[in-house]
Amino acid sequence: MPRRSTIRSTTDCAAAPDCAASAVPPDFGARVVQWQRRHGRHDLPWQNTRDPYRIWLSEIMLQQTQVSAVIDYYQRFLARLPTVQALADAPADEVMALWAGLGYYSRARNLHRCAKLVVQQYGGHFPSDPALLAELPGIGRSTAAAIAAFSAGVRAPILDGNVKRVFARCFGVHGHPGEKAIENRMWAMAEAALPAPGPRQSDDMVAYTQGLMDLGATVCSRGKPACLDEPARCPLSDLCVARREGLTAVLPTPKTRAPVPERSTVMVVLRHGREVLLRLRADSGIWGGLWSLPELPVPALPFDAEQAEDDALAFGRAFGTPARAAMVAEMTHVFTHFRLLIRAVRVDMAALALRDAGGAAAQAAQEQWRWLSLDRLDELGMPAPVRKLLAGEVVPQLF
DNA sequence: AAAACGGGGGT
DNA sequence: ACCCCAGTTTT
Repeated sequence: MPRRSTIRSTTDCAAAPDCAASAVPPDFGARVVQWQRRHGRHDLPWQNTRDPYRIWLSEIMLQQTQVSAVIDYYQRFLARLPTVQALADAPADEVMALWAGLGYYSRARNLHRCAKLVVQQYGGHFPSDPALLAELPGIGRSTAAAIAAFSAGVRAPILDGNVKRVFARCFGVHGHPGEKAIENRMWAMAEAALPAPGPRQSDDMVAYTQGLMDLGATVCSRGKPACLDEPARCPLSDLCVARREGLTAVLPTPKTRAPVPERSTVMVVLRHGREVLLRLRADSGIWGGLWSLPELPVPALPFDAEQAEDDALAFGRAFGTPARAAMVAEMTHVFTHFRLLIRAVRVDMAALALRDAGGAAAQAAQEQWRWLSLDRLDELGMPAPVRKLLAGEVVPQLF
């Protein structure tokens, strides 16, 4: 193991937190602090106070909620319940009413619980230790650090979605930040990124914490980071791995979505001349109310083409005299929740059963069945893949 | 319509 | 200690 190497990519060191930290240049915190003082936001209603109650209230409201949506609620809430004591004493109904419209109502319930606890356990004074704050309901590690930093200048790192995005890009972290291993590395980075301790620590922590939030919200945004057009707007642009490597669009790595389950079905294309047999699907469920092809009962796995052809012939006998059956197509249709592998068996009918027989059966089945000419596909509502199949877009030579 | 999000809760 | 969820907005 090399004792100390030159700047290396964080992707080289899979799990080592100290290595993650080594990706952070020593002046990172100072850059953010300076940037925030000149270019960050300074006039939000919860800034320029060290009142832990106001800061806590704003942080809870800001969880998963944009600044613009929070401002009015914050002012109204604060005007009505100006202290943690007032909040603790308020009836739940009033708290909920003040929250109505903000969403995520468990935040409001936790807020109320938390206020009561702060009054009971801490005499109405919020602790400044992030570890203690994080024990209170509705306050996790990141929110605790934000409250401690803003209210008491405590040197503790935040790591919310915005910060994860900034770190992933700046330090070239690949992998979904929701993954435990990735998040651990980011916490290590967050520790290493803090401005140096010192006489100005308290003020620096306020600027730094706000600066990270501002950077993520206004410069290093999800869709179109400012560096694409105006790199000068980002104080980290000369450090940023994603910018250097053109990876801002792929970092942070999105969550790998679970491979959608695959189902399969066998559809029967029962042909008599240019006519094809269709079945009306039930109103509920997939393709509800659409005319589709009849399907064979779920074939046992593994799929057996010969068996399917035999089953299709048997199916055809219910409608007359089938001449031959053949597997003709395989296609995959993608739904939101699963992929459907559609196999099609074509059955050519030599003759149809007497009209009365088929017709009576159809009536009895509430007109679930009908024949349609391949030249009139437009006349009925059909699932897209079925229409494609019948239109000859899947196997033109056969239809 | 699909992704993201900070904390809580369950295992 | 891990995995997953709830509930809502944004892209």
